[in-house]
This record gives sequence, structure tokens and C-alpha cells, in this order.
Amino acid sequence: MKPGTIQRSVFSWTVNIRRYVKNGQPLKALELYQEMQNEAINPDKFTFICVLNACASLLALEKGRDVHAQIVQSGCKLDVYLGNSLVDMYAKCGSIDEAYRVFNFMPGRSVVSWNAMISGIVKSGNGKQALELFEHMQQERIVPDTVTFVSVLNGCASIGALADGRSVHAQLRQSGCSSDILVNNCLIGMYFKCGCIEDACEIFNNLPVHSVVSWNAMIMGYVKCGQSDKAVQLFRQMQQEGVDPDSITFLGVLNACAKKGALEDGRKVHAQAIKSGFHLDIMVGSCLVDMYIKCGSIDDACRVFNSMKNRNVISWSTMIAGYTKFGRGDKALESLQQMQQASIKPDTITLMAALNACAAAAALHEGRFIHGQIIHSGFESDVFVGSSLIDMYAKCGSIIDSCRVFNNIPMHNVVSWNAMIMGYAIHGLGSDALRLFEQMCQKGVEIDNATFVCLLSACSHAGLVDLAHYLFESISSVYGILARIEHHSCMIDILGRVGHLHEADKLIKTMWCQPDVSVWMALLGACRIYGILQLGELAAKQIFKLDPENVGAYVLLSNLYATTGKWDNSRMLQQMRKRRHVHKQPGQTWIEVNNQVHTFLVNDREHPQIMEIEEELKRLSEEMIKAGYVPNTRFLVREMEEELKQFSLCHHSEKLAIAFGLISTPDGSPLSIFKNLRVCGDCHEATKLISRIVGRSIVVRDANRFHHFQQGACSCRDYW
DNA sequence: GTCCGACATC
Repeated sequence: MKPGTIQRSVFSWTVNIRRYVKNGQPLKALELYQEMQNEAINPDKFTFICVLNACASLLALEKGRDVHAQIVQSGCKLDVYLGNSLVDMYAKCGSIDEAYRVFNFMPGRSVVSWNAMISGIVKSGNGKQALELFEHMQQERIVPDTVTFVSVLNGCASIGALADGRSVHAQLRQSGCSSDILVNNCLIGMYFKCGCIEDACEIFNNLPVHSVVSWNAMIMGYVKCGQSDKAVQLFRQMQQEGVDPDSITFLGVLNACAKKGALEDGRKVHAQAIKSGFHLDIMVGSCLVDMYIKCGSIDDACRVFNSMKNRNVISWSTMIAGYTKFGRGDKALESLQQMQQASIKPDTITLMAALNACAAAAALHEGRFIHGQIIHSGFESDVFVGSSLIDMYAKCGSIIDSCRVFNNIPMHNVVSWNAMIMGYAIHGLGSDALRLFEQMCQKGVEIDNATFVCLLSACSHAGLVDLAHYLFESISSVYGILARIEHHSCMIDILGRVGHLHEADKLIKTMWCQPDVSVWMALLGACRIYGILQLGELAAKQIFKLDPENVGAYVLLSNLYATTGKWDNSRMLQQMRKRRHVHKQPGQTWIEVNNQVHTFLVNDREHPQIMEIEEELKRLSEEMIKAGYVPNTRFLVREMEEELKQFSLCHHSEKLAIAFGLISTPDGSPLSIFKNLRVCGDCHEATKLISRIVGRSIVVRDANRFHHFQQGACSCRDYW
């Protein structure tokens, strides 16, 4: 072969490789590169640049290192272009150290080299370091260009550094880049992310041309700031001004509808997406699914999902999370299987969603299976996956497994500590929660808002009122942050449970922020326990104002009326609830025996062994009455004959499940049962007695926490 | 020839 032919050959291979890279098919590009080497054609500088580009977009660090070695081996001279591509590859792949090494070693550096470093550092999540490098770059008298400004502004946005953002903005004004449309869109995003809506609007309003990207930045900005109404409004406005939405616009506006729970708006946007063809976009499709889920229509979500031509890991994860949200853990886990049958590999987010499904459904068996998959796919050292595992095991009743997972996490963060503290909290292990908190402080882990929520929950479940007071005070006095709304609702819950209703009421009145539904619910719950009518009515009124379809509030208020003898009010309220089509979730209890789940409803006679179950319940009732048990009908709100009430109480779903568990498992073995609602007071009392009569430990998970019944006592010490 | 660009699933 003549030398000229070889030259042309390298050139044409490179052209083809580049075409794949530019078309967004980096994997194909690498395949072609391999083929080229198989043909014994030596790559040149231009080939290397294309291949590094492909590695960067695939985040293929190992492959990138190989290419780097080949470059060195080939004797190819490291010029600015090749050096920049190497820096970019290492930085994008997250290896900032290696990027720096090339950067420092390069014979000459252009503004592009600095840009590659800065944007890589921003992407790796280190906005502060990026700002330092920006400073350094200017000391070296390198003039920043629009690309630099875009990266640095993103860096400011990512860490919410408003002051730095403003100073970059000031520099930008003097630089001659300030009319660049991309830079301005970036500024809009930065100001939104730093919470300065006015500054963002000012930039938008002063733009000579509003491109679709500018509108998108505004729409997304408003969504992120929690002003979804405004986002939907802008979506309409942009079209009135003759700008056509693109797929990103749809993602933004669907997000807004999802946040607002605005089903009707969502449907309109859906129709429009179909008209313009953007519904075929895989991300718009996934967002439509998400919107319908968040707006409460699982049927529509399924319809969209089933009609999607292509689904990716995100579409499936959305669906798995959606089923869980609707209490369909079984369907969620089924989806995980289908996804794997479709050869889509779950990522960490999918697995976390699946673990949530197991946690919600108390499906310990499936949870362990997914844990196995996690180990198999090498995600077990991921701290976020680990935190979901801790949560799953805790909610499935195995706090020992939670501890084991916690101890095996190599690098803890605040999320994993919080998950473990919360695990102890729901099991009523207040002192363990506190011990962990002390360790966490000793290790210098930065405490966040969620930590206090976990700690206060631990206090609530263990009845530690004084400690709760102390912690609540220290949020502001020691940690210098304002106690948030969720901390207030925890505190009100704790105060309410011990009957300090005046104090709870006073706390609400002196809150610096607007009380939300959770705050009023905590108060209403306490009023129900102590039969405080007036305050309870006031709390309920506030809840209905904020959320007219809150089932829990209807139930609590109607219970409150019933326990205070206001039967008429109770009945009227129930009628009102039905008129407004607010449906009560039926109480349900399930138990796993021999890897099979048995589900019971109230007065359930469907179970094949119902005769034996009733026989056992009768036997237990007699023994319980001998032990001094008086059925407590206060917890039953419907106005009915006393005898009928007692019958109904005996047939609550939890009692049926316990009786079934007792007759289906060997003497002395522990029982675990799960209830979808809170356990009722009578069942709680009865279970305490049963645990003593049969000499077994009985673990009950209700919607709120775990109750470990043993020898006539419960771990919740009657605080729940 | 190299660097940036509104965006989603927890």
C-alpha cells in the first residue's frame, strides 16, 4: 500500500468516527475505533480527539485512560487541542485530579483549557472550587469568554452562592459577553436557583429576543421556586407571543401541573403535547406519567405508560414510584420484574424506588431479594442505596438488618445517619436513636433539618417530652437555624400526646411560619385523644380550608364528635364526607405465614380457615375477660348497639390476623403483622393481653410505627 | 479540531 493511501484511510476512519460522536452515538464511535485498530490503521491526533470526546460523553473513565496511554505510546505530541480533550475527558468523568495533572503538564493553555477544568469541577458538584479556579484564571490574565461565564454561573447556582453570582454578573457586564443569549438564560437560572425571582425577571424583561430557551428557563425557575401557577401562566403567555414550546418546555409545564396537582391543566397540556408530537419524546412521556401520578390518577398514568413506544430506566422508575405512592407495592414490584424482562437495567434510583415499595408493603422477603440484586450489581456501597435499605429493613420490622447495613456502609453521610435514627424511632428505641445522634455529633457530621425530625419522632414514640423540649430549643439556640414547620408539627404532636394542649395551641400561635396541614392534624389528633371539642373543631376547620379532601381529618373529627357524645354532628360529618366523594381507606391487616401473605379486612369472612380463626378468637376472648379485659368501645365511632360494637371490635382486621397467626405457627414463635392504618386503642389493649396469655412476642407495624408486644406490655409505652 | 446551553425518575 502506498503511503498516501494510508493517510486517506486514517482520515476517512476519523471522519466516520466523528460523525457518530456528533450524532450522539458515542458507543458506535468507539466500536468503529476498535474496528479501525483491528485493521491495523494507526490513529492520529484527530482520531484521538474524537475518541476522547466519545469517552467523555459516555463517562467511560477506564476507556479514556486506555486512550491516554495509547496517545503517549504513539508518540503523538501533546498540543493545546489534544490536551484540552484530555482535560475535558478526565474532568467530565469526574477524575478532577487526573484532569489537573494534564492541565498542569500541558505546554500551553488556552481559555478553552480553563473552561474544561471549570465546567468539569462544577459538574462534579464543587461550585466553590470552580469559583476559586475562575479567580486564579483571571490572575493569570486569561480573559473569560461566554463559555467561562456559563460554567461559572452554573457553579454559583449549584451552591446557591448569590453574592458570587452577583459579582460574576457585574464582571459580565464589563466583558462584552453580556448580550449573549445563552449567558442571559444562564443568569436567569442562576437568580432563580438563588431565590431572586425579581432579578431573574428583570433580565428576562430586558432581553431583546425571547427564545424558547429563555421561556424555558423562566418556566423551570418558577417551578423550582414553588410558584407553579406562574409557570403555567408563562406557558400560555409564550404561545400567545408566538413562541412554540419544545420538549423541555413540556417537561417544565408538566412538572408545574404535577406540583400543583392540577389534573385539568395537565390534561390540556397532554392534549397539546400530542398535537405537536412531543408526547413521543421519551422524557415527555415519563413526565406525563409522573404528572398523572402526582395529580392522583393512576389510571391515566398507566394508560400513558402503556402507550409509550419506548421506555427507559426513568420511565420505569417513575411507574414503580407511582404504584408505591398509590399503595400498590405489589404492582410496583411486578413492574420491576417486567422492566428487567424488557432488558432494562435498574439503576440506583430504580432500586431505591423498589425498596420503598417493599417498605410500604412490609414485604421483607422481596426486600431481601432486591438487597441481593443490589449486591450483585455492585451498588451496596452506595450510601443512598444503603439508606433506602436501612429504611426498608426498619419498616419491615428487622431493625437488626438495618444496623447491619448501616455498619457496612463505608462512607456515611447525613442521610444514612438520619435513616438509622428514624429506624430506631419507629421501633420506639429512643435511647438508641439518641446514642446514634451523639456519635454523629462526635464524628462532626453536619446535622440537617431531617435529623431533627428523626430525633423529635424518636422522642414522640418514646414519650420523651423533656428531651423533645430541649432538642426543639437547641435547633435555634445551638444550631442557629430556625425551626421549620415540620419540627413544629413534631413538637405539637409530642405536646398533644401528653395532654399539654394549651402549650401546643400556644406554640401554633407563636410560630414564625404559617401552620400547614400536618400541624393542624397533630393538634386535631391530640384533641381527639383528650376529647377537646372546641379546639379540635378549630383545627379541623383550618385543615379543610387547606385540604378539603383530607380523609384523616374527617375521620378524626368524627371520632372526636362520637367520643364526646355528639352523634348528630358525627353523622352529618360522615354524610358530608360522602357527598364530597372523599373516600375512607378500609382498614386492612396482613401477615406472612410460610412466605405467603394473608390479608384481612374488618369482619372478613373470606379466609378459608375462618371457622378456626373465630374459634381461636372466642377462646382468647374468654381468657382475656378472665384477665380483666373490658372491650373499649370508645374507639368505635358508629352509633350501634353495645353488643354489636363488641362483636365488631372482636373482628377488627388486626385481631383476625393475630388469631390466624397463632393457629398457623408453632407455639412460642414470634408473630409479625402489618396494618395499613393506625392500630385502634382497643386492639392495642387486647394485643397486650394476648401477648401475655399466649406467651409470645407480637410485633405490629401500623401506619405510623412499630409496636413490640411482650408479656402484657408494648414498646410504645402507650404513646402512639 | 477542543470548552457551555433550559430538563426529568429518589
